[in-house]
Amino acid sequence: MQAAFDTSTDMITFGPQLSLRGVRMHFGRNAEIFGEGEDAEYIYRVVSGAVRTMRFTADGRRQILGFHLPGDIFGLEIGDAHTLSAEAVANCDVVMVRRSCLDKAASEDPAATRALLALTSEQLSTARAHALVLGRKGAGERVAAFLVELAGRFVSKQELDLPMSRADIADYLGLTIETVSRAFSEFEREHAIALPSSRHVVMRNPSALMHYQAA
Amino acid sequence: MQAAFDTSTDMITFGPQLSLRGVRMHFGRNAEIFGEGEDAEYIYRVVSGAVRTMRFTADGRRQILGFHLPGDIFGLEIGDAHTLSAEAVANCDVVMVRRSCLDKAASEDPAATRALLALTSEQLSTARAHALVLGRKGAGERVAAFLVELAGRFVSKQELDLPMSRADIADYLGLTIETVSRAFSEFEREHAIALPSSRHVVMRNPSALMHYQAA
DNA sequence: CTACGGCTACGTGTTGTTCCTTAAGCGTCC
DNA sequence: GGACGCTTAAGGAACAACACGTAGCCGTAG
Repeated sequence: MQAAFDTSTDMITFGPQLSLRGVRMHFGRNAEIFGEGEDAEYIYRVVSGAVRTMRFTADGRRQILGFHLPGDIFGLEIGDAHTLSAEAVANCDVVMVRRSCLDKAASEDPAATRALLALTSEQLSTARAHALVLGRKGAGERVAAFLVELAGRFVSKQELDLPMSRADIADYLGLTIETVSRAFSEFEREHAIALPSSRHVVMRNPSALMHYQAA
Repeated sequence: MQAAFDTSTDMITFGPQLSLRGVRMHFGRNAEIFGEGEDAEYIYRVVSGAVRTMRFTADGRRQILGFHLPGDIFGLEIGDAHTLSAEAVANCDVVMVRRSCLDKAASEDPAATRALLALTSEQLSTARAHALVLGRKGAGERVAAFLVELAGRFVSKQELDLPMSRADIADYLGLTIETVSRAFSEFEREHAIALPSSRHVVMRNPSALMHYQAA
């Protein structure tokens, strides 16, 4: 989902034919950007930092549905209300464009609607891949899949600076912090990765990770 | 996703403004309708019976992503290739419409593209709800959620005739057949459901199930 | 500036529970 | 009358829960 955007302009580019100017805003670590059920007044693009989108069970358990890195669009809804919540994982800058703006553009330009369709379709494919991980993979495989996926989205695919905590990773993968931590330790023991610090991952043997994830 | 279609005509209705005539076809139990990676030449609507869509891990583990009942549309892709596989759960009739037909209609009528967007968006929401179940719910909660979900899609919400096997349910919920079977037995013991036969479920105490699923 | 306490995040050992594995038996439908 | 689908039971493995120790980060006090 990351793309070759010029992150210095306050625009959201939906496709080759549609760019809309928005407002830039800053959110501090763990700040709520929008909540499930709220009016979906804006759509968002990450400029810097990282964002998590999530849903909750009635008794408060959290499932993180995705992490959004610079260039990624999130908060796109077709209905009136947000169907999930979004928070800043780390301090981040975000561009916001009014839904009314986007709806207007889409009603005037069929290509714009097609771009939205492509975007939604891509998110659907991502969600389905995630379901396979959650439903049919063991703990180690999930963490390996997470690292491989994230490495593919970062600029440098050799070293990752994780913006999110172990708790975030656990809630993304349907595990506990302890299990995630143990998986990291085991990958380090087997020289698949190095961990100079807990948030800094060096991909030492990516093919071993690829093999471990058993996709 | 089930709707008030007239299932006697060989049409797929995408929205208030778009209906396309297709070809009706029959698939026997467990027959493949399309496979992941194949050319997405058609889109499909269930007329009778039931269909499962799924993905596989490299070593053959299966994750069922959704069950499709009469009226439901499946196999809709934006790219060229199918990103998942589809099989008949039971003997079923399906209407197939050529992608080229749909693409032509969508390029002529912006409302058609909007209908496709709404459809894709709804599937995305369903997939995300499923991720919450897979990531953050225990075995009993998953089975309860499955029954509640399915009951909401059937015509009669009091009695369900399950078209799918315990193995299908297990692969949908990320469990084993034995665990699914035990959950059914426990719900019966607690008088939440009755099981006159293994595929016939009578909702005896729906609110108990609703409570058990802890959504 | 250093020292100290409080806070948060992370790692790891131990125990506990859930669910999977394996196996057997039973009913039902081709 | 097999083959298949479903249920049940016993044992084991994987992961969660709990507990504790440590490191880094702040603000404040000495």
